[in-house]
Amino acid sequence: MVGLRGLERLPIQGELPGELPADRARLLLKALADPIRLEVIEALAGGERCVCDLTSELGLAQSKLSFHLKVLRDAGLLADRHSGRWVYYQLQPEALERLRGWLAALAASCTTPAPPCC
Amino acid sequence: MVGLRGLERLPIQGELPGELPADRARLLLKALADPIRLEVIEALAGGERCVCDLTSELGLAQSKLSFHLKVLRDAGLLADRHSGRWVYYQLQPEALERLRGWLAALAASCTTPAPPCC
DNA sequence: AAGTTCCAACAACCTGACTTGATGGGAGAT
DNA sequence: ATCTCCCATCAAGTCAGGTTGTTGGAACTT
Repeated sequence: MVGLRGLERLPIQGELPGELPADRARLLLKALADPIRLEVIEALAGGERCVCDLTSELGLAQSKLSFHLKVLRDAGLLADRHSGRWVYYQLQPEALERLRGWLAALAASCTTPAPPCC
Repeated sequence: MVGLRGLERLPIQGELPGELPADRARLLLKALADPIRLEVIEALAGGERCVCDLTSELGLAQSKLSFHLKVLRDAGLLADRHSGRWVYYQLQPEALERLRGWLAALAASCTTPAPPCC
C-alpha cells in the first residue's frame, strides 16, 4: 500500500481544527507525491468527475486508477459519491487548505540565523 | 536517488514567478513526502542550523542525513551556506510559498458538480 | 607535516510502493 | 434470470527510493 506505515486509520475525514500534526501532513504529502495521483488531482481541480471519465481521460488501467483513488481518498484528499453504478470523486478543498496552513507555519520563522554551532 | 525521474536539472533555484508547473510541484511534494525529511524540515522551521547540529538532534547517521539534505536542496527547499568546515542549511520560504500557491489554485474551483457522465 | 573534524558521494543491498492481470460484487438493462 | 457495465480488491511480480558502510576531500589544529 502507500501513504501509511502504521497510521492509516486515524480519524482523517472529520478534522477541521486548522492545526495539522506532522504525521497527518506526511500522509497528505505522500499521497500527493506521485505523478499519476497528481494527474488525478489536476483533473479533479476543475470539479467532480466519475471514475469511468477519469479512466478514459488519463488513459489508465481501471485497476491502476482505482488503486490511486483509494490512496487519495484514504488521505482525505478526495470524497466519493455513489450514484447508480457510477462513482464520482471530488477534491476536498479543506484538506488542501490544512496543508497550506501547515506550510505557512513552517515558513513563519525559518530565516532566523544559525547559532554559533558546536 | 529520489525526487527526480528525468527532471532533476531544471533551473530550480531562481524561480519567483508565482506560477508553479505540475512537474515542479511534484518535485517539491516528493521531497517533502518522507518522514526523515519532514523531521529535518521541522527542525529547520525554527531557523538555520548546521549539519553536525542536525545529526545529533535527529540521531541520524551522517551519511543518511546528508542524503536527505541533498534531496531537499535539489528540490529547492533548502539552501546551504559554507562557513569554515561547517555547512549551514536553511529552509527556503519561497519554495513553501510557491507550493501554497499551487495548492490554492487547485482548491479554487474543485467543488463544481460533475457532468452527467457516459 | 601529520592528525582530526565536518561533510559529500559512492556502491551494494533491501524494503516498500507501484504495476499488472484476474476475480468478484453491485446496479442497471434485456 | 441472465447479461453487461462500473468499480473495488486481491496476489504476484517489478522496480525505484532509502539504508548502510566506506571512501575522499576540504578546513582547521598541533
